[in-house]
Amino acid sequence: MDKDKIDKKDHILDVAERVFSEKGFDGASTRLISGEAGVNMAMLNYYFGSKEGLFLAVFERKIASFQNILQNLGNDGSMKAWAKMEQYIEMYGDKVVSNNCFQKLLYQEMGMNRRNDLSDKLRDMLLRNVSELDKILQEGIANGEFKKEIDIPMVIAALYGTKNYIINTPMMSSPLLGYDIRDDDMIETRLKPQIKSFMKSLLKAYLLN
Amino acid sequence: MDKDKIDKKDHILDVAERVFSEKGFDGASTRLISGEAGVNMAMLNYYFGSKEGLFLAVFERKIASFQNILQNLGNDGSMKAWAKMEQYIEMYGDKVVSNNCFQKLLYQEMGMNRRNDLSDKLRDMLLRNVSELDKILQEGIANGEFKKEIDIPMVIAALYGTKNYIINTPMMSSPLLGYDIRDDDMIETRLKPQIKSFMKSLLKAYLLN
DNA sequence: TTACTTTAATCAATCGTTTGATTAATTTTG
DNA sequence: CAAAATTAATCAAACGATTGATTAAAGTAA
Repeated sequence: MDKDKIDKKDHILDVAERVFSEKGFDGASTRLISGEAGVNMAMLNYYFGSKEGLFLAVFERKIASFQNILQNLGNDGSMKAWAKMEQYIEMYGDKVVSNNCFQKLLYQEMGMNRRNDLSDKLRDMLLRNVSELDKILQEGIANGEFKKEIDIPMVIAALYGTKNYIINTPMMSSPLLGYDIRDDDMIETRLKPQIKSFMKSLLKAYLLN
Repeated sequence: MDKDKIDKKDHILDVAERVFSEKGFDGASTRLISGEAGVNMAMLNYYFGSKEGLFLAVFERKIASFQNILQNLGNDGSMKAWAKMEQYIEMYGDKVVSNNCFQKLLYQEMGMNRRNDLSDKLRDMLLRNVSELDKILQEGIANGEFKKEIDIPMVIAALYGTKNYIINTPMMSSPLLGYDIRDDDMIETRLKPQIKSFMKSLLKAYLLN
């Protein structure tokens, strides 16, 4: 069945996403990925052409799902800038912290400054999200809600960076926060609320007049 | 001369530090490292035993230099907590942003959750630095300088995370900030002051009563 | 059958490491 | 002192293992 094929490809992508994020691109061998996925090694090349093709497919599957998430937020004229910020933080906290496996992989790949199509695609995707945030902040300054001397790029870096630090270095953040970040239940019940609450308080204090 | 031997080992470590940070542990082949360092491949094993030994040596050289930097700061009773915070931000901005090559390597390694001695060593080293910051924040709360409801672990994550985000993903932060992060001159003249100024403003707004 | 999947076997390339030989420097010996 | 012996440093070449990729044959379903 066609459905089976898609499910199997998706299963491979799931496994590949995890293994890549754990070991990095170079550290994750095709034998390990195919082994953990329970398929023959040649299937990876059959389905995705090459290891790099598989790597790319992992990203492209996600990129599509990230596309239209942050729309219709910067364009809502009736909403105040700070309300939009809070909504952004909520969405960001929910959507992004859940997909921490992919986020790790994403920023790991961005860290390596490989010069290829993938890097450019990823950068453009992330910059699109960033520009939504930028729009909100500019609007807030323009209408007097936010202080006019705020450093917009740094605010963005703080928001994304704080989350990345916690997600990407659980070995550090777990003892820091006092609970295990690698536990999905802890992420849901403790980390998400804590991140959201903190980011709101932090930015409220810094941004608002 | 003995000095020549030390200099050559140090040269290899310099090159290895850069190549590892650019390509990651798996991506950096011993052939590439030895080639860029201008030494024979066998010298790496001769001096450092193995590739992992070389990797470890890169870290151990730095760990020593990071050891006694943040001392005598949390212990100065005459200084107010906020003044300590400002001093910490100054030192952190100066010392750490300059060594961005090593910082990248450091957090890249922390991200991979390899279970070995190195990971534990690195975590302990970083947690020592963190604890200094923690001490200052607790002191600030205790003497009423800081709000009592501040989230200490998140403040720490924000401080470290913001810097890491900028340093580790120059492909993102450069278009965001509007200048090239990979340019050492730009780091010195623009990035350092901007990070310091922002972190002070941000934390001042969040922490102080 | 025919077309699509899946498999085991195998490929050349590259990996980290080791080797034996050679040179340079240092120490020991007479 | 000079000659001999020992140690340290460096090199090209090759090692076995593993990498990503390919092949041809076997299996499966319509």
